[in-house]
Amino acid sequence: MSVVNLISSCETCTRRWKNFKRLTKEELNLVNENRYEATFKPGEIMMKQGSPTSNALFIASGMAKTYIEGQNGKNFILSIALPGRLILGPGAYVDSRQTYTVAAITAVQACFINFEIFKQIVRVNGAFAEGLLQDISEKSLVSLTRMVNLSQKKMHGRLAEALLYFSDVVFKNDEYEMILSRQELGEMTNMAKECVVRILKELEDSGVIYSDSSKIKILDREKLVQISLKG
Amino acid sequence: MSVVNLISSCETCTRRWKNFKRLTKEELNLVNENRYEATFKPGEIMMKQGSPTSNALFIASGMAKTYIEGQNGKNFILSIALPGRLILGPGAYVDSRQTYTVAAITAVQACFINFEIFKQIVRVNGAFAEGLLQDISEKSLVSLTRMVNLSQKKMHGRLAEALLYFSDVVFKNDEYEMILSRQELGEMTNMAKECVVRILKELEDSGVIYSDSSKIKILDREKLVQISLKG
DNA sequence: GTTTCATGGTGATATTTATCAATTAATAGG
DNA sequence: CCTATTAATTGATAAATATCACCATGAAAC
Repeated sequence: MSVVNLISSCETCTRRWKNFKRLTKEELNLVNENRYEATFKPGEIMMKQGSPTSNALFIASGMAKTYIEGQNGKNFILSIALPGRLILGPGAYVDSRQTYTVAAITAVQACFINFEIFKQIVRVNGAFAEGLLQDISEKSLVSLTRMVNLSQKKMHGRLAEALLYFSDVVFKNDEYEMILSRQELGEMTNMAKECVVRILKELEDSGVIYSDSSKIKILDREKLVQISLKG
Repeated sequence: MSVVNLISSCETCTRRWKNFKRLTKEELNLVNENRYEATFKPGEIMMKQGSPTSNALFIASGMAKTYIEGQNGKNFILSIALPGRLILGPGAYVDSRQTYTVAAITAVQACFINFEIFKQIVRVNGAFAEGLLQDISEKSLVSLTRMVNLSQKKMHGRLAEALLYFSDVVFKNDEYEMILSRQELGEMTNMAKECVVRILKELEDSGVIYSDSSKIKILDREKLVQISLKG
C-alpha cells in the first residue's frame, strides 16, 4: 500500500460520493484536508472487521469485496465495493468498530476520510445528514431483502440473483469477468463451492448463460430473472 | 382500532423514544401536535408493508411483530416491536414505502407521528439526526448479524438464539410466555414448524429448557448460549 | 521447464431440513 | 357444555444441500 496523493482535491474529483454535493465549500475543504489516499494490490485488506471506525472509505478506482468474518473462518460476502460509494459499516454509529472487512479484488485506489470530521459535518449540515440517512437506509433495505431471499429461495434462485447483481449493478453488462472464485460466489450466496460449480453448469447446459472459469455471459436474461424470482 | 387520545402529551410520556430528549420544547410540541393514538386488538395489522410511510410508529404499551411478506405467502419475522422503540423501516428514506408489516400480538396502544414533520425536524436538529442515525445503524447491525447467523448456523443454534432473544431483549426474564406460535417461531428462525416442535422437545429432554405450548423457562442458560454459539 | 499450490470440476455419500399424512390437544363460538 | 377450527405433535419419507475423496488444470515460484 502506497500513500502518494493522486487526486488533487474532493472538489474536482469525478468519482466522489454524490452526497458531497450537499456540502458547503468550507465543509468540502475540511473533508479534503482530512483525507488520505492509498493504493492496494489485489488481495490486500483495506479495512479490517473489528478495528476502530477511524475513517470512512471511498474507492476512486477498482473493486473490492466487503465481507463479514463469521464462525470457523467462514466468510459471508456482503457486496462488491465500487467507486463513488460510501463504505462505512453500521458499527460506526453503534460501537465504533468496523462491521466488516474490505479486501481489494483488483488494484484499488482509495480515499480514507477522517470519521470524526465526517460525523461533525453530519451534525451541522442537515441536508448532508439526510443524504447519509438515505445511503444507510438503502443499504439496510438491500440487506433485509437479501436476508429474506437467502431464507426463502433455493440455491438456483440465489445464484441467479448473484449473477444478475454482477450484471446489473457491478458491470452493467450482460457479459463480464467473474472476479470472484467459486468459493467466494458460495460465500455470497450461502452455498458450498461444489454446488456453485454444479448449478453454473446446469445453467449453461440449459442455455441460460455461458460460463467458463473466469467469464460469465447472460444468454437468456428473462429465464435467469425467472429463476431468480421463483427460486 | 379506536382513536381516543389517552396520553396527554409527548413531554410527559414515560414510554417515549429516548431520542426525543434531544428535541427543543418547540420541536417536541410540534411532534405532539402531529401525532395520533390508536389501540389495536391482538392480530390486527398496525402498518402494512408497501403502504406509504406517512407515519413513524411507536408503541406505548403491548407487543407487536414486524415481518416481511415474502414469496408464496411465506413471512419472515424481523423482530418483536416493544414500547419506546422507533418503528420505521428503511424504506422511509428510500422509496417512501413501509418495508415490513407490523401486527399486534397483544392489545397495543400506539402513537403515529407524521413522518413529514419528523423528517423536517431531522433536517434542522443535528443531535436528533444523529440519534436517528444511531437507531437505524443499530437495527442495520442487528440484521447483518442475523443474516450471517441464519446462513452459518444450523437449526439448533438459530432456535436457541431466538429463545435467548425473548429472554434477554423482550421479557428480560428466564421464564416467559411464548407469545409466538410454533409456526411463527419458524418464520423467525427460518425453520419448518415441525422442526421447531422437535428441537424444542430435544432441548427440553436434555434439560436445557422447560417448554409447554405457551411457556418457556430457561433452565441451563450456559448450555443454551453454547448451543446458540456453536449451532 | 519443472514444481507447487490454489482453483475448478466430478461422482458418491452423508447430513440437514422440509414435506406429507395423520393424530391429538387447545380454544373460540354458539 | 358441545362443536368447529386452529395449533401442536409425531413418524415416515422426500428433497435440498454439504461433505468427502479425488483428479484436472493452470498460473506462479523456483
